[in-house]
Amino acid sequence: MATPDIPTRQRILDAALDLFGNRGVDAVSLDEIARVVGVRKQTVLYWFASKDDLVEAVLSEAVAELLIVVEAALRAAPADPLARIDALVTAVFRPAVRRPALLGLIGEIGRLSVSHAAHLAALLEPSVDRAIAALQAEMDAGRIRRADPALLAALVYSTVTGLATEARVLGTVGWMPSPAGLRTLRTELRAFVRAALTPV
Amino acid sequence: MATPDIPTRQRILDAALDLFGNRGVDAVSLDEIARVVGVRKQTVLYWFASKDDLVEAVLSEAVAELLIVVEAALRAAPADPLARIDALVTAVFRPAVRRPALLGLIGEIGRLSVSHAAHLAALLEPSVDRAIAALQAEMDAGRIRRADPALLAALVYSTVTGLATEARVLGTVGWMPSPAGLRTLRTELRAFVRAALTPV
DNA sequence: ACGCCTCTTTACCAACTGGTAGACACCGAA
DNA sequence: TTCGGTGTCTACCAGTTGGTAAAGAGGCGT
Repeated sequence: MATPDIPTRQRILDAALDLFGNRGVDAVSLDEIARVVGVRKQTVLYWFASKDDLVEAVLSEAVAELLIVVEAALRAAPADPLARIDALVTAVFRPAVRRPALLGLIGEIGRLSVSHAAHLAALLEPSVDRAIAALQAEMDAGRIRRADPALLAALVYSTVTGLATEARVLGTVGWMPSPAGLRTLRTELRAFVRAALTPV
Repeated sequence: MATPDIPTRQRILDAALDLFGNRGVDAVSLDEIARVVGVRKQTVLYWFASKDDLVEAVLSEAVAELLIVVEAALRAAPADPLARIDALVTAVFRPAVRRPALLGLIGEIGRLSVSHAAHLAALLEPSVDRAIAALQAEMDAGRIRRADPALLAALVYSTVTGLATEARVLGTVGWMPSPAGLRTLRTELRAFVRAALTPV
């Protein structure tokens, strides 16, 4: 019926990603997901043996989706580290606006069960490690401000995702994200991160 | 029995703040709060007519507690804007580490019901407005980097609280927050924000 | 025609949710 | 001694939760 030709399993994943990311895993019931998909709860439980299984699958998909975008942007970006950061911020910004649930879900890591948090951390680890190594190399070359590279990565990450969350909140309270407003938001975010990383 | 002499109402507020902030409002039941306090659920409902009432009271207390710390730190800080930002970051950092639920709760604003979110926003608004005005004044004086003051405030805010959340997550995954590690974390955070605000 | 496999359904269930009604114990004032 | 208020309790309740059991429904090869 709704969204034909897309297999049920994928439709469940999509709906769950949006609902989990926007309202939190705990606040969304299997019944609600099923209703959105247009199916019964037991069909959800047929494709995913338990809610935990579904959460894990959704997390994996969200991370994969996000990493694809980021890696592609970085591959196409120039060599200058600050320009690469710009590209990264821009790349993350697009899905953050177009599909806020994506970052919202990853930002929910603190509220997930320990095993889910560990799973998510494991998925993100390789990319994080690569980012830290790159930061270290650029520091050694004097092209970005010298600091603890792991903490610097965490700071950039928390600034970007934190602001994405913030934007969602402002939306809730009634802030209209006009295209122009979003553009200045992105510009400010880039300038902020760039200033924070520029060597003295 | 437990924690004697502190009135029941206050013990409920304290327990609820920790539980709500660490695991989210939805994930915590009145029964669980009551169990932690050492009382029955109906006693909780005697002091707070509904869970909504309790949430609202907890939010008010958390904001008040945080604002007291911040305002005191700012009153004692020197006039130089970057030094004031340093003081603010340090002031927020202490409760973020000692009682992570405090910032966690405020960070949960995006998941709260609209009325709760509005209530929280109203509580924070005066301080936020003052911060924005101060940033604007310092920009005009050329003492910090020129940018949209409201967005700059949001960025500083999301960086600090985002990192606080991040620290909580790292703790969950197994990162031991040693005193030395926390000190370097605070130092890096201050350097990051300072670098992001320093005029070109 | 048959059985088999994949998918979705109906029918339940025990545990838990926030919340109501009312009883019980205690205490200080009249 | 009685009375009224305060605080906590037991007993319930209707609705929702994640999950089980089992019964179709439809297609496909034999």
